[in-house]
Amino acid sequence: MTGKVTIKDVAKAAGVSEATVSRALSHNPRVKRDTRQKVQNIASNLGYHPNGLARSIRVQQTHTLGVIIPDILNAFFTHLSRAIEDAASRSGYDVVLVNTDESLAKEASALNLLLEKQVDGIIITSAGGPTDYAAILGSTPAVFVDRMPPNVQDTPYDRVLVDNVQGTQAIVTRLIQQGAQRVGIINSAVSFTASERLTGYQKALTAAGQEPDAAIEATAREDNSNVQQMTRQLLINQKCDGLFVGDNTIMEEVLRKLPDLNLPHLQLGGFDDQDWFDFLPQPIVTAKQPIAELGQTAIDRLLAKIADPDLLPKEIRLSATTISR
Amino acid sequence: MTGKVTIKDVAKAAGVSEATVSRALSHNPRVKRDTRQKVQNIASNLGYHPNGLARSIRVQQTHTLGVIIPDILNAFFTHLSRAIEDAASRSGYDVVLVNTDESLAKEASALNLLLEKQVDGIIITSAGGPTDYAAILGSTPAVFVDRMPPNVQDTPYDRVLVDNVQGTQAIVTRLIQQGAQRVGIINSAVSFTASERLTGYQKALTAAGQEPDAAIEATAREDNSNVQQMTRQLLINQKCDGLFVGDNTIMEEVLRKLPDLNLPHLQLGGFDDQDWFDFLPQPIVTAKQPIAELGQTAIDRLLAKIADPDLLPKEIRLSATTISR
DNA sequence: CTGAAAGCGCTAACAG
DNA sequence: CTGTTAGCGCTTTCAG
Repeated sequence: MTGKVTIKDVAKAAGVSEATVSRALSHNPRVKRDTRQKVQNIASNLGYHPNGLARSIRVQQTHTLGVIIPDILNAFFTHLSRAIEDAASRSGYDVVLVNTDESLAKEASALNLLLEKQVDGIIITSAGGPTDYAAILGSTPAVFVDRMPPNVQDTPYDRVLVDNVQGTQAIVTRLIQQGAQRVGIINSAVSFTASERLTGYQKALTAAGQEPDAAIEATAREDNSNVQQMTRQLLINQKCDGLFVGDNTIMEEVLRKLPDLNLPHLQLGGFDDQDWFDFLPQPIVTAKQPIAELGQTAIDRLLAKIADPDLLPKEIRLSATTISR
Repeated sequence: MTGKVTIKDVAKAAGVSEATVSRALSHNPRVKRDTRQKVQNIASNLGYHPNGLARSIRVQQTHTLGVIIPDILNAFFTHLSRAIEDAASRSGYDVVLVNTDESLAKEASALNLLLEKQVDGIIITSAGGPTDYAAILGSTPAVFVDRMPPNVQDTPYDRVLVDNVQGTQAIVTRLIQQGAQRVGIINSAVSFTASERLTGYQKALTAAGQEPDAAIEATAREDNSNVQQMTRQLLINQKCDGLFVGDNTIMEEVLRKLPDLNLPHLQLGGFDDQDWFDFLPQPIVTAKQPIAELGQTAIDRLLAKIADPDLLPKEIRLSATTISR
């Protein structure tokens, strides 16, 4: 904890009461110009930094928001947390970010940590468990972003989500239009987004008069250790000439395998866009998520809920954009 | 702020004193098994979460460390902050991370924020200004990582740095060994690392019997907006057949320009490694920084300093690894 | 315009 | 083994 210069020291040095120091430093108008000046000078000379904990405990709010993210190394979440921070900062809120590594246990302790830090609200990208959020959160406002846990339908929380069905359908449809006859899928292990993306994939096939085929619907392990082998399975054994990839981490593994397979006419598509896809040798079509809007909307809803706890929960869907390279 | 169930509520419901609740919940041995059980049950039934602010203010430490990072979207810093978090978490510390966007003003408010949050210590990747850290930090321990501000030499802070000179020299030497006759440099705008990397570059040239030439030493703008043009300048106008690039963000712009220039025999090298360099069509040699060690070492030093404020400051240099693709 | 005093929620003596 | 009390640093009535 920092050096011990407190409001009391400043008060003593300035020859005024603690109350006056407090007022002077918080730009309270009911204090003489001179007094304010003197107090401010002395405070900065002494290197006084108000103790935010003491303040928060007194005013019963921290002006801090908690953010729970499953994997900060995943570029999508890096950008999402940045978007959330920017949006929060625009509204004058600080942010404490916690990683869960997709682990329910870590998510639970993250939640506890944030609650103990008395954050004014929490933004959660859920690790997907059947956690009883309402029981843990109590009266702390929260909004779910990107992923919705299974039982959250009837809970009092907002959800800010991407339209995974539409986004996936658009991409798979594009692959088919570009000539793919048989499009496989390597989906992610994350239940919420994966099931929506699978639906989008199947709708695209059906709309094109094709029959979904379980033999070319694969699911990656959480650590993606089986992706390269699945890529071969779908593209060689199953003779797919199109492939939809469930997220950017899986895509990286697929790209790692492709050169071995030498398939110049493969139609490749996937969720999540990355700048460096510009440098890839093969064409690729991606669903770029509206990350900035996701962050801003989540913050807007959370702050609204903090301001008015009776606000009714909403589910908001934002659309992904299809990008062809 | 969270629902208002406090230690007092638990005490009342359990028919004991607040002190006993506190003891029971903090596994203090001096409390009867039965009482502890009862208290724990009641606490969890009530959905009690201890108020960490109140606790911290009382015990005069937060068990939280602050981390100041210039750009969380830069992959190097994403990984560095993750490494720091992991190391901190291993020692039971929480982390609050703040972005500065390389702005001195934002760095100043980040520092203030962390100080007001009463963090036990701070890890700083400096935006590079002449900030008087000692004046701001007071007695809060801090360590500098990756970059050292100009005036920190004689201040009481540890520095954990990469050996930029050696790392750069190794790469440029490699480029020359591979046949480059004239190696240019596009350096970053960050003064600390840039000047060290320039030194390494020049040492490599000199060691190879070449004369450094200011005409092929370029510096990128902070937003890299002039990098593509510089790439052309060095590779076409100045006829460089080798190029050293100061960091990964600049490298991305260089890579964006290269296809236009059609230089199949270019010897390309740069600081910072990225996984996706695997997918590049041309060869590239990079300096991979020891990020995990950087984070762990910084945390080790910081915790040591927290434990013993009289610890003498040290400067630690870690080596980068040369990777050829 | 300023001061005195109370109290936010918690833990650490000190008693018992 | 448990209760009483004081106090961490701050803001906010309530008086003046």
